[in-house]
Amino acid sequence: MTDRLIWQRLEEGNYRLTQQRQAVLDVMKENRGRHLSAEEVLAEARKKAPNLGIATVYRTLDKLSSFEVLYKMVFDEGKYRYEICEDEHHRHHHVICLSCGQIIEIEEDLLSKLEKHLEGKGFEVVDHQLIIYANCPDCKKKVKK
Amino acid sequence: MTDRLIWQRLEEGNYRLTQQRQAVLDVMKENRGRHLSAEEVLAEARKKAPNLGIATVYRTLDKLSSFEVLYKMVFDEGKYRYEICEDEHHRHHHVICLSCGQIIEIEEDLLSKLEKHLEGKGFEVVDHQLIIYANCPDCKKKVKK
DNA sequence: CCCCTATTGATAATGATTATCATGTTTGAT
DNA sequence: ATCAAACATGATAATCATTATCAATAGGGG
Ligand SMILES: [Mn+2]
Ligand SMILES: [Mn+2]
Ligand SMILES: [Zn+2]
Ligand SMILES: [Zn+2]
Repeated sequence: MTDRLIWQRLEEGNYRLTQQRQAVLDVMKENRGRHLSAEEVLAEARKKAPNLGIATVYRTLDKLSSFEVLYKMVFDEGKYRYEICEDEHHRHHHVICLSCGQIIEIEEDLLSKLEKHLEGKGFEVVDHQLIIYANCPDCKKKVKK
Repeated sequence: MTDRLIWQRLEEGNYRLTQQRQAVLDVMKENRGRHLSAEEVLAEARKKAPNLGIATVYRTLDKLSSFEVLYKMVFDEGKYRYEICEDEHHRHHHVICLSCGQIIEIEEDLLSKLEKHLEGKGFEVVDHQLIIYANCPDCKKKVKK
């Protein structure tokens, strides 16, 4: 997601970029493609804004998600994770390795057929989330040995 | 999932069916296709076993999930939900209505192509979870008015 | 510089889940 | 049947992520 587009969305939302919010946003931009928890964001952002509190991190992550600058997602560990949006795309998909916990992304969108089917039945599809549980190639090899 | 198969799995796991566990399992069987939280299960199961404690409910739901008698799943409300497994199938898919919160199931499996692709790349696919966020036909009509 | 409002950080509160522990129940050997 | 060991239970405390509260602060427009 380009800085220009981010800026536009914050503008529309009347959202002032304070030092703290800037720090959080910068951390997210420096971690494109990663999926950070609030605590992880706090740890990184404190390098830029040492007194930053966890409450501000939560507030900022939620607000940025509501502006669709971030995705807020949940795997199955009982906590939320956040990632900076990339434009154009629908939410992309995640493969989680059951051995090493690594999260790998896939861009293929084979869901349009399914979504068309639902729209034919009167649904209005807004978004989707697909998680595939797998053993990644490395872990698959290790297990085989 | 047939009683016979459930029985077989508990057997394999050396899992004795106490009154409390039976109560929990019965609630799950009486609610095929629904997605219950631990508290919801507790409320129902207490009709059968009045002194049942929440700890036993959690213990039982987790154990039954580990035997693949139940699915343990997470949407994005910060809590787990459980549903009795149906055989044959891979995990099925869920549509959540963003207006009324209703959960609708879909059986179509259009993910095999994607999973084949991943297996070609060396992954071993174990399971997947697909959630589609939508407005259901009823809510779509209401919003339009 | 001053007022007003938005923002912040510390901390308390909440809600779901898990851990602990004393008590009760079942099992299987005698 | 008796008894010890293993298992299971319910109450309750502990934990963890998240949200709410609130007094102190910052900063922009006059
Ligand atoms: Mn991602
Ligand atoms: Mn289901
Ligand atoms: Zn791996
Ligand atoms: Zn609806």
